[in-house]
Formats: sequence, structure tokens, C-alpha cells
Amino acid sequence: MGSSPPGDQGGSDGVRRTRPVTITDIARVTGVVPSTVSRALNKPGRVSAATRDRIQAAARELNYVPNSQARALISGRTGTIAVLISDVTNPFYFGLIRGTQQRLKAAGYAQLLIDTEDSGEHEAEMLHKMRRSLDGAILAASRLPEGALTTLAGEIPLVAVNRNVRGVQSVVIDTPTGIGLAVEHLVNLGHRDIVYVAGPDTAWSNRARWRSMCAAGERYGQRFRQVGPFPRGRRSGSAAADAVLAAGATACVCFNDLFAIGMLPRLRERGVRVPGDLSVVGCDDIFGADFCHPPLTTLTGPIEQAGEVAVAMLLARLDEPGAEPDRRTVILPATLTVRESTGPPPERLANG
Amino acid sequence: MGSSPPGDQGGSDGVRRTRPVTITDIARVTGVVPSTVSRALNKPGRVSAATRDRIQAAARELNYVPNSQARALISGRTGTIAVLISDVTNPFYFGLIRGTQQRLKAAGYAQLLIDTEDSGEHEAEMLHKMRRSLDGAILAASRLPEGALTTLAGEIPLVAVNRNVRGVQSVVIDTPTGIGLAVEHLVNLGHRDIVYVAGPDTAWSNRARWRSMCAAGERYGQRFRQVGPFPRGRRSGSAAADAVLAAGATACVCFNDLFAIGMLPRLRERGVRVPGDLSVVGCDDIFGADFCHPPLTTLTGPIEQAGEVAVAMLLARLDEPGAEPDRRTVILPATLTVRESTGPPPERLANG
DNA sequence: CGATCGACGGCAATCGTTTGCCACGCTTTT
DNA sequence: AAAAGCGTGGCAAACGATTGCCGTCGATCG
Repeated sequence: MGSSPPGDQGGSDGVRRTRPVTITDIARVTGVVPSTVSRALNKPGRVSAATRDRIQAAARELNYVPNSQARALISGRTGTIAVLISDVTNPFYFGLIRGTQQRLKAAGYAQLLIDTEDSGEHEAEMLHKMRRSLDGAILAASRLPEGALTTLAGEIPLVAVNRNVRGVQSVVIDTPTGIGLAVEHLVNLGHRDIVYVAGPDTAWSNRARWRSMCAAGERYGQRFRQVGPFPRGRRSGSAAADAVLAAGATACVCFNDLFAIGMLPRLRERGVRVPGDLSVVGCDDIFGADFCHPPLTTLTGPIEQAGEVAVAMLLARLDEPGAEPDRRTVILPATLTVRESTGPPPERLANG
Repeated sequence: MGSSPPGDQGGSDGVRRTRPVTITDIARVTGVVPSTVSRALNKPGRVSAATRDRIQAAARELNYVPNSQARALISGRTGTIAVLISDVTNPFYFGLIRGTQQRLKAAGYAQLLIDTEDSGEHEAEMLHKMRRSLDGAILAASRLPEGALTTLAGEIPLVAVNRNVRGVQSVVIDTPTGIGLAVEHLVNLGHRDIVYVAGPDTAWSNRARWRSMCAAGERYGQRFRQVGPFPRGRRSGSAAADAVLAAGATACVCFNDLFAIGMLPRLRERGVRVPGDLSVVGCDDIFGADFCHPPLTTLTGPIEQAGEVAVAMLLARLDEPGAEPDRRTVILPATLTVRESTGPPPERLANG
């Protein structure tokens, strides 16, 4: 173990909770006053080398851990950052959480993970209630209306991910441009009739992706249609598949990989070959997109990096409260990863 | 929004942080003393109906949110439960987190997610440092030695998941028995030469699964071999696949689905058909096990329920601190889910 | 040799909330 | 009519750490 064999003075029984060591205990042992202990531990230059060493030794000896509640009461800083996601079970957040976790831990912060269950009200309520216990929050996929978001940003330092709103710092992965790439890819393959499989219309990224798809359509002189919106989650895949087939398209671009992956079994069930009869493009390149059947052509973004950047932005603001929050939005590029779910449309196959 | 339009007194500028409302503010407004406010809000029977209503109205009016730090300082209870997992990017934890999250939120607790990065030292250190900020912790896949775990359980209420250790409450999914089922399934298909693909030997469940596999072997008069151990993560799949092929087995049981899924592309690359040439069994039935190619035969456990039960056990203990911690271990059954990665061994195919 | 300064450590207030105790006034009991 | 009881609200002490201020001491400077 080495680092910290905890709890020496517990004694006989493991169950009885031992009263934690406070600076007062250390003060008593070393014969100084609590404030001196505080200084010896936090601003070592403020006390003489001798007492400092004596106190630090005692602190180590007694296995002292500062009470962050008490500290927070004065300083107002809790050392906790919340990360709000709309659904823990969406693998999209894996990378993000990993990125935030890593950076937060490195900076000595704790990460409070909150599942908002896709509800804006829930989100606002949680954030408002916990604002005293938080130094800041990272909003991944916020469902909040702009106004509420701006207001909240006045209460507590905020960084939004994949959501662009005036007055709130944010980092977005440029999937809209990526969508353009995907459409180009499909058009080059010969597709003309492409539909967008829409996600919940509360999702900012859904609207952004659809807009981008329309724009891409105009570039190629096409008016793309949309099916849905469908509720989040893989289960929507069946309905989405049926809708796409009903629309008679030769290709579809999905709001996210979860939809795309969910469509595949239903398509197989109905005897539709992918990509032979229908090309499918996903979005986000989540865990599973590379090993589903067929592996998914999708938009890959540096999601872990997005988490890291979001934390970095937030912490930078916390560390110098004087500086005005730079309202700059960091945009990270998304690339098209072509796998095996896209190919020429059936007509061209018949012709060729 | 309805529920809580926050921050009224902020005024002109959204950036300036508004000083939060305290009970003292409410006291001043309503003409009582802070302690009365506290009572009006927490033990409504203790004050007269008139003042209670007046105070509660004022609290609502001012949008009061209690400072949990200050409250924790006295009561010692922080309303936060930590959930420790060894790797956020392992989909195995999805269900667990979802289960804990759900139950914790319902009980008004916040969930602090901690990634221990598979390190026991890290785990102990985090837990020890944060013990003052936590009401309890749920250890999913603890890497701690028994002794440290028992000691820690004396410092802070603990519930372990998938780890059975004396003196610590726990809920385990009975994958060992499930392994027996898997072996039976393979033996019935005609397999005799089955290897176990081992995970990190720091993982308690890895050892439990291997023991169970040995026991199953004895029942069928076989001595199964083991390959590995391999480091956690899907990337180990290639090496695992090579090792299994080198061992010349006709079937393998993997420590977890991540290994199994990771093996598949490598096997395909080497021209090994699954299940034609090699049957593969996974464990845990994670996200992706049903849509990889071929879909995985694996052990399915009620992991979300495990999370719920773990929280329930923990909260039950917190609510009645008098009651001795019942050291009972809850065991949840795992079942074998047969998909398409298992079939008869190649010899038998040749004979048939 | 007396004035000035810096180093060091103690004192006490502070953060926001909870809670044991007391006081006051009214009702009920003997 | 005096005593006991109860309902209600105030007072003040906690909880643990931080921090501005002050006093003391020894060293340095003019």
C-alpha cells in the first residue's frame, strides 16, 4: 500500500467510526494554536521552518485530511465540478467523461456526474440547487433554452459542450461541417435521395445537423427530407428503419450512431442489405460503431479532447476570477470515417 | 421554466456573481432570528403556523437554497455518495451507474463518480481523502486487498459490488455459477478443449471466474487451461486471440465481453471463423455484445439492479445508524445468453 | 544606544446552519 | 389562586478551517 494506511487510532473495532482528526488536534499535539497549523500547512513560508516541520510531521502522523466542507464555507470553493449529461447509458459520453475526469483529477477537482434524463427542467433544477456545492459545471448536451442558460451562467461558471449560445463559453465538435462531408461522400457514390433521421428536437445538435444537411442539399441542388424525430436511444432504430424505407430513400444520415446501430437489425430482418440496398451514415463514432455489422460509416470527433478543453476553459476562469470570461467558442473538427455501411445506391449497381 | 427562475436580485449584469441568499437574509426580512428560520424550514411542527408560512413564503420568494457545506459541517452528512469504478470507458459500468444514479437521485443524494484507473492505491487514496465529503461509497470492482478494504469500511460506510470480502456488505452477480452454465453449454456442443482468457489478476471477479471454470472442468473430467492475464480493455483482444489460437483450443471463455469483442476482428483477420472454427463466450453482456459480429454468447446479469440494490443497502445503513451493518451478501443470478458466437467444434463438423 | 523593521505566532471573527437551553406568556390543572 | 404544562421564539454555542490584525522578540540601521 505504501501511500496511506488509514486510521491508526481506531483500535479494537472496525465498525465504530473514528472521529476525524482536525487542525485543533494537531495544534494540541504540537503545542500551537489552530491558526498556526492552518498556516503551516497552506502557506509554509508564513511560519518558521522548525514549527512548520513539526506540524507537518504531526499532520502526517495523525493522518490528517482537511475538511473540505469547512474550507468551502469560508473560501466558497468546493473543489467540485459537475458534469451534466443527458443519459449515462449513451456511449457517446464515454470519451467526454474520460476527458473531463482526467483533467479534473489532475487539477485536484472532484467530478460530480449528473444525469439530467434529457429534461431541461431537471437540468435547471439540479444546477440551481447544487450551485453552492459546485465551483462550476460542464454542460454536455444541454436541453436548456438560451435564456435559462444565460441566466444560469450568471450564477455559476459554465462551459457548454456541443451547444453554442451567446454569453456562454463553449466547445463544440464541428459535426455540422462533418455532415457536409458525409453528404458529399454519399453524393459521390451516386445517391440523390438521402433522408435525415432526426433525434429529439430538444437537442441543439440535432437542429444544427439538420440545418447543415439542408445546406449541403442546396449545394447539390437537392431537397433532402427528414424522418422522425425519434426519441433518444437505440430502441428507436426499428421505427427509424421503417420510416426510412417508407420514404424510399437510398441513403440516410442519422442523428447519431445509436440510431444507426439500432436500425441495422431491423433492416436485416426486413431483408434490406446495407449498403447494397441502403447506405447508412451515423454520427459521433461511439463505442460499437466500428464492430457492428456492417461497421458504420460515421463522423468521428475528438470527444475526449472536447472534455479536456472544456475543463481547461473552466479552470482557467476559476483561477483568475478577475479576467472577464472569454466568450470564445472552441471548435474542434470532425472527420468522416468511411467504413462499410455506405456504398453505391442500388440503381447504379443495376446499371453497372 | 416554471420551477425555478433563478437569481432575481442580480440586476443588470449577468456576469457578476450574486451573493447567495442565507437564512439570515430570510430572518431579516421576516423579522425573526435565524434559528427560527432554520426550524420553520426543517421541522415545521416546531414553530407556529403563522410564522412558518410567512418564513416559507419568504424563502420561496428569495429563492433560498440551503448551503450544504454549512449543513454538513454540523450534521456530518453531505448528501453525497461516491461510486468508484475502475474505468469509465468500460460499458460494463453503464448499467451499474444508471442503477445507482436512479436510486440516489430518488433519495436526494448526489452521485460522485470516481474513476480509479484500475489502481488499488489510487482507490484507497481517493476514498481516504474524500471520506469527510462523503456519506458512503459504492465500490464497483475494487482492487483493494482485503485488509485495506476492511479498514476502510471502518472509516466510511461501504458497499462492494462484485467483490466478496468479510465484514463488508456486498452485492455480487453470480457469474461464477454462470461460467458453469457456459462450460456446460460448450461441452454439450462437443467441446473438450476450452481455455479461459484471463483478465487482470488484480480483479477479484477474474479469480472467481477462473476458479469456477476449473471447478466446472473437474465435473466434466477436464483440466482447462488459461491464457493471459491480459490488461483490461478491448485492445487486449488481438493478443488474446493469438494466444487462444496458439493454445489450439476449440472454444474459449473470456473474462469479459470487451476481450471477446476485441478478439473478433483479429480472428476474422486470421481467417478463423466464429463459431465454425472457434467458439467464443463473453461475460457481462455489455452494450455491443448483441450487435457485434457474430453476436456474442455471454453471461447476462442484472447489473442495473445490482446498482440499485447496492444503493438501497447503503442508504438503509445510513438511515438507521444504530442498527449493526448486516454483513449479508446479496447474490444476484446470472444467466447464459446464447447468441451466435458458439457452435459445435470443427472436428464434429467434419465428422457430421 | 534608541528607533525601525521583519519574522513569527496568538487572538478572535467569520462562513451558514443546526440545536440545546432558556424565557416568556398562555392554558390547564389541582 | 398558585402550580404545572405547553407552545413559541430567542440566545448562543457549536462544526472546522481561514485570515486580518496585533503583540512580541530579535536583528539591523542610523
